[in-house]
Amino acid sequence: MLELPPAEQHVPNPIHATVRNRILAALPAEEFKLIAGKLHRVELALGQSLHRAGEPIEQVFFVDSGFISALTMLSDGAPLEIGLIGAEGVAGVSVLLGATNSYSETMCQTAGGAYRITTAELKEVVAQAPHLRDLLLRYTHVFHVQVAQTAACNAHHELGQRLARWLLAAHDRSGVAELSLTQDLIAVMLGVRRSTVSIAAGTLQKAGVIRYQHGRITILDRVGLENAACECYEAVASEYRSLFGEHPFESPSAVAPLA
Amino acid sequence: MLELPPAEQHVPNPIHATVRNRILAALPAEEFKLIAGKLHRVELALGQSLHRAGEPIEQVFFVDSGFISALTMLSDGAPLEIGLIGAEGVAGVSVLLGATNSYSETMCQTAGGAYRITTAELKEVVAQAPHLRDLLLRYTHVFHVQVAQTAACNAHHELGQRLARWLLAAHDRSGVAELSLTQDLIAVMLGVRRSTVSIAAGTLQKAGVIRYQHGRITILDRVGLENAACECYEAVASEYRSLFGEHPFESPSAVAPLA
DNA sequence: TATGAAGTGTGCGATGGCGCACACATCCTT
DNA sequence: AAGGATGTGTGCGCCATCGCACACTTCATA
Repeated sequence: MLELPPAEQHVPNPIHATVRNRILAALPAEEFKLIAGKLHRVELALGQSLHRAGEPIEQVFFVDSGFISALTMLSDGAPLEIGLIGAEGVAGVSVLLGATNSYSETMCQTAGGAYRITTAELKEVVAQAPHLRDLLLRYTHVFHVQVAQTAACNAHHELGQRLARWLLAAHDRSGVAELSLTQDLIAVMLGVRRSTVSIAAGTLQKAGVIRYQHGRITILDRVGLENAACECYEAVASEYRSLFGEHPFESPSAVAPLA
Repeated sequence: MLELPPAEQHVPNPIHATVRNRILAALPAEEFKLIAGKLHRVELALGQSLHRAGEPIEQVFFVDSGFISALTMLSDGAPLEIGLIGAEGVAGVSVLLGATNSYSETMCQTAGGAYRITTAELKEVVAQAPHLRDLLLRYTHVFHVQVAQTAACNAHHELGQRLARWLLAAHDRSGVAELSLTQDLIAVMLGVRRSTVSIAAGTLQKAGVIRYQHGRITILDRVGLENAACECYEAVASEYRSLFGEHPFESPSAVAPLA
């Protein structure tokens, strides 16, 4: 395992200091320099697709704000979310494992920004940047754990728990307590009917944990939400912590250096 | 992407010719030589655990015959299968992504054999063996796709389809039409009640697709089983083919060289 | 400030799978 | 050949979620 020095001690590049993506922020300055010129800032709008299922992965996205869903498209046309990607991660990393095409659809759930790099350029940089490579592979692993936990969760846990888990994950990744999310959208992500979400959300609302207002959902009681969620939230967060340090989703400046 | 020469043209090592594990078999002779001395043949008994959830991954297993389940352990004690590993793969590869502990339990479902190597030795070899590294990363990706598809499948597909899918996967990995599998065991894997499996299996049996005989299940009509299964089987198999060539589960000697 | 669009709450019959229980069949052992 | 252990089929009430439908509320905009 590589020992990464605290990123904060090596930031001559002014852009580096403003990057919120955890992986980029954690890079030592010399590696950031290698990649910085190849990154293009892009704004992500709600509903925008970054990768289409089955199509080549031409760009990789270091998410900086907002978050992205990875969705498996079933043949009956129903999409189903398998994982969330926020500023802690990257959409399209599977190119580093040798994939050329995307097995999932990645699309923006909450508008934000990202740094885009071409697949070819990323591979070039990675060949010269062992810290970056190590961070990306670790992220790949954590994402895999998230997906695996989702598989178990989908089979075993009731919607109320799954909804709470999903809201926690969304809250972590967006960083704000008020999210622009319709029940319709959440229903698609969780693969259930919208009216079923309505009932589950109503229960959380009556318990004073969240408030729903026409496309905006506000998290009132984070702890209450954690209690309402299944273990799956914590299982994934803890795997993240064990590979990336103690504060997976806080702003990079507040984060302990990676171990 | 590395261009791998056909393994068959480079087999001075007599052991190499007998290896059924697809990854080892696909290695060029010089790389096989690097790893061969560090591999220890082990027999795997039904129910044997290779890795415990949460515990360090000390050994990595190149499965040679039989197959392994990767299971997520939920806090209520219920295990749930997230993926199958046969001679096409390896149990414990996540060490190459930087994981130190196993997030899943891996255990033997059908007795067989494997080649074991310590994590430390594998990492050493991989540093000098680019083909091996490439193959292992590609396998990691394909396994990830399997898990992702399982997440969607668990949420959307009915047990009859899931059972058929699972039997196909087991059939592929074991290579034999008669499997020693109780309904009890399958029920645990799929996360449902045993009696629910009994009903679904009864339907397949009435359709003449399988036969059940006290812990032995015989696949009578492979095509019928494929028709009864959901798309998820084919989705995973096709991802495998796109990364490893046309014949994922046949014996290595019948397999086209990797592209 | 009226109107429509978007989003949310609710109702009702249907159904897949749960939880539990038990009978029956097959195999192994003695 | 008898008896126990293991494995399979079935029944019944229950519940979460489905599928569909509709009313109500909030917001944006003309």
